[in-house]
Amino acid sequence: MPQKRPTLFLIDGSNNVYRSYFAIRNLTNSSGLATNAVYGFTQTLKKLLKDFAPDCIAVAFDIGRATTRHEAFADYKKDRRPMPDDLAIQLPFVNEVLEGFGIPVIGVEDWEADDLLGTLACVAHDRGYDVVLATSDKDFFQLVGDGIKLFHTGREVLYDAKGVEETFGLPPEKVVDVMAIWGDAIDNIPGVPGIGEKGAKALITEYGSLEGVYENLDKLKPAQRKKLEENRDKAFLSRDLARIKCDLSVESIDFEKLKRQEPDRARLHDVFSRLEFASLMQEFLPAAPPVERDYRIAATAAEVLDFAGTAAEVAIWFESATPEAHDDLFAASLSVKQTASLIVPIADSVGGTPELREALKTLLRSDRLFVAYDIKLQLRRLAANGWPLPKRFSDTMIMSYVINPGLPSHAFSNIARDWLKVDVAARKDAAKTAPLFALDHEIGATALSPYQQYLGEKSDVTVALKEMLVPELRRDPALVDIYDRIELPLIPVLERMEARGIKIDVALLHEMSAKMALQLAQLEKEIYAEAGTDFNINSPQQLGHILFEKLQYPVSKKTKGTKAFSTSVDVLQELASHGFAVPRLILSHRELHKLKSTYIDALPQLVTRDGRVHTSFNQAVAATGRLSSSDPNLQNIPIRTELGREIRKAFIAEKGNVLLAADYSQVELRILAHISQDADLIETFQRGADIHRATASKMFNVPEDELTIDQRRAAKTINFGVLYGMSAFRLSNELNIPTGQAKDFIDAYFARYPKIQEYLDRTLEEARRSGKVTTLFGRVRYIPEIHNKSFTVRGNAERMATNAPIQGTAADILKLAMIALDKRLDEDIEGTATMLLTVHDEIVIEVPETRASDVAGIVKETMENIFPLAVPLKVDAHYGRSWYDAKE
DNA sequence: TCCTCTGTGCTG
DNA sequence: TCCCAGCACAGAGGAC
Repeated sequence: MPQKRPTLFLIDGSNNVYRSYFAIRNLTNSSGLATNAVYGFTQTLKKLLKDFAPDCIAVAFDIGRATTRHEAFADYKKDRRPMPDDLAIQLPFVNEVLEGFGIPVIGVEDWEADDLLGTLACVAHDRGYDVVLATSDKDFFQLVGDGIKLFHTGREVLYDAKGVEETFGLPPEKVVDVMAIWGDAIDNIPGVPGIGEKGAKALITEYGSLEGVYENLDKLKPAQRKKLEENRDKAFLSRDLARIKCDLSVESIDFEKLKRQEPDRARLHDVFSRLEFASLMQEFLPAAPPVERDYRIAATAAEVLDFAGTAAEVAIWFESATPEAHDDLFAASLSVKQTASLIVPIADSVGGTPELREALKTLLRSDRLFVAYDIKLQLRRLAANGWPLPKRFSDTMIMSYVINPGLPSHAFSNIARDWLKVDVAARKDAAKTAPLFALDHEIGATALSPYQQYLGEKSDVTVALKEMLVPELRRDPALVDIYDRIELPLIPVLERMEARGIKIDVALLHEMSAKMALQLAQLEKEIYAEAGTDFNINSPQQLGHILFEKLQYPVSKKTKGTKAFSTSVDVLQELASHGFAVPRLILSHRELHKLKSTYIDALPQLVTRDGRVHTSFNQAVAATGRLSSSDPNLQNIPIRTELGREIRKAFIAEKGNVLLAADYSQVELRILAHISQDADLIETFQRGADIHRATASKMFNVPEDELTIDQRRAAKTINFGVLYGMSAFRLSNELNIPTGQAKDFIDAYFARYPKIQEYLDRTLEEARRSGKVTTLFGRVRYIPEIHNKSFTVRGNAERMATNAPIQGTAADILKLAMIALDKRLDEDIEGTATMLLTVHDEIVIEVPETRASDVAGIVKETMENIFPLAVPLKVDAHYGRSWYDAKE
């Protein structure tokens, strides 16, 4: 088998620094230092290393002033403008980044970097390397050939000789001949004045070379011939200037020294922190040195209490026998300093004793600060077992979330890897190799069982995380506030809501299910009859085949990913409107099946012995600061169609109680009014008017009481659209109007609400400058893609940037209201009214019927006054025996 | 059998 | 080029 040739990447330093400088605007750190070029350069570097994993890599820069070319042609580069100050100041940082990555910088006194790159490429190729030049300079096309490629760092395209021919129009060996005539303004290569790219390429294509052109002057048109004749010397000199030298002496270069090295993470972290590149700092956290871990198993109560000693902070982890259940405590692990944990058996089956359990309870009752990853889960397990709950606690999952909510996951293993560069054992892997109930067999053994390792890490790594995250959190005082005053106090509130659960009328759901089963069976029969065959209606693939291949309906849309036939609602509706029966029946089937499978049949299975379902509220998922709900998700129970809404009749209160639902009216638009300080928007909310009506009146110059339904509907769509950064295209679709008219509507909107436009501009500016946006309370969201060169990706980032402060502020306000409400219900209603659910702008409370009216008043009052804005916050509160009935 | 991806659709 | 933030179901296909 032939051995693979090693790859060498040669980066054109100046070219890439300049390109980054011009590609990214408005990027500075907080002291005003421009950081655009070094940021772009770093991103390019990272991408090269990741995508190509070269064996060897080097960067070439110019050093010195006089060059062989200066001697050859006095004008060479004389007009080149000096490097801008705010670029020059970034060069030392570029060097630091390169040093951090362990990438050597090559420069030879008095050599053009171009010639150096050319020579290195040729020599390396001769010595057996596959070479890739990383540059966006088209001059380098001339070097491309067998074993030498060009990676265009602007276009992110890899060119071989064939690629050059396709994009340049001529093969690599003709590039210098073209440049001889065309010239290059940037490098001050004169070329033949009056003949440009098109003419030069046509001439060389026709006559093969510069010599060929001059041998055939008589065949050219007089004007062109004259230009060529008068500039013969210039043309040949230009070709010499354009030709990159490959034959300089490079004895001093040792290719072995260009081998790719491990990055110096600490070094990179340091330079990125000075540049304030938050996401890169995160990515290049210094690696922790490998350590010996001391994970012991406690046999006596004294051991437990001695281990905790007088430590003010103890990291804890309580393990259940099954991860989903909470009431079967199995073992615990404790840690007070990194690398050491104590594993304490709890269940009798693993050697737990009343004495050991009592020691743990004594510890929990103390005034220490208890640190955990996901303390809500810990509280839930302790409460479910009737154990004491810690009075003071802290949570590393929540810290990680507050510091950077946009991470794809804040799972324990992920934040351990991200922040500590540690790979922790997963529960399922640990349990696989050592049976859960074999813990006691390991006592006294020298080697740790995988399960012990797993348990020990849970508290040990939590200590390490806390030591890493607390200083990180303190870098931004606003984040400390978000953590201390919003997220942390919310934890026990959410824990009680989860533990309490909401009562489900299982019999009602069974009844609905049976009815729907009949309807679905009937629909299926009709669909098969109309289609002429049986097939799986729930399979988009099979349905697409039936509709668009068998029945030959017109295809209007393909799916995004796999370009299959789309069978989405709008496609089916369009077909149904043409009178086709199958799509009409499928639509009914879809709706029924969705409701039945996702809600009506799923919910009863999740009801526990108490007749209630207990969702999990996840506090570290949504990048904007919102909560999410899962197992089951109670934040997407249908409401928009009557049939779907019926499902809410199954969410009921205990006998003698009612459900009270209180929701913020148009909270996001009110926040927009506050943040933008738009006088008209503020005025509308202050006088309590219909916001969509008021908007329509302004947009269309029609009195509020003379508006058509369509005008109000258009205004409503735009009001919501502006929160999401809606395009004219989308608006035209939504309202079924031409794009031009949609554009006019949007223009009219911003003309009437100029401060909203200002808010959007200001927020984007902030995102571009600092890479992040913040809510009214200072919660951050990083927008790393704001400088992405893809229109789609950047557009998405821009919409996130403008939406996140609004949606996030609403989340902050709701969380504050929940904390305050929990306290007031406890104090004023003696805890007989309990919060059950929250759905982004709504809070659902279960309350004795006799107190419903009082509580409605308290809830409204608390929510409306939680934080003063420039406009009033308005809350609608209604109650009834079911969630369905808790409406006006 | 389990896991992941894709398409679809429910909520604010 | 196509609207922010989530979660779950069902089908399909590959890994084990």
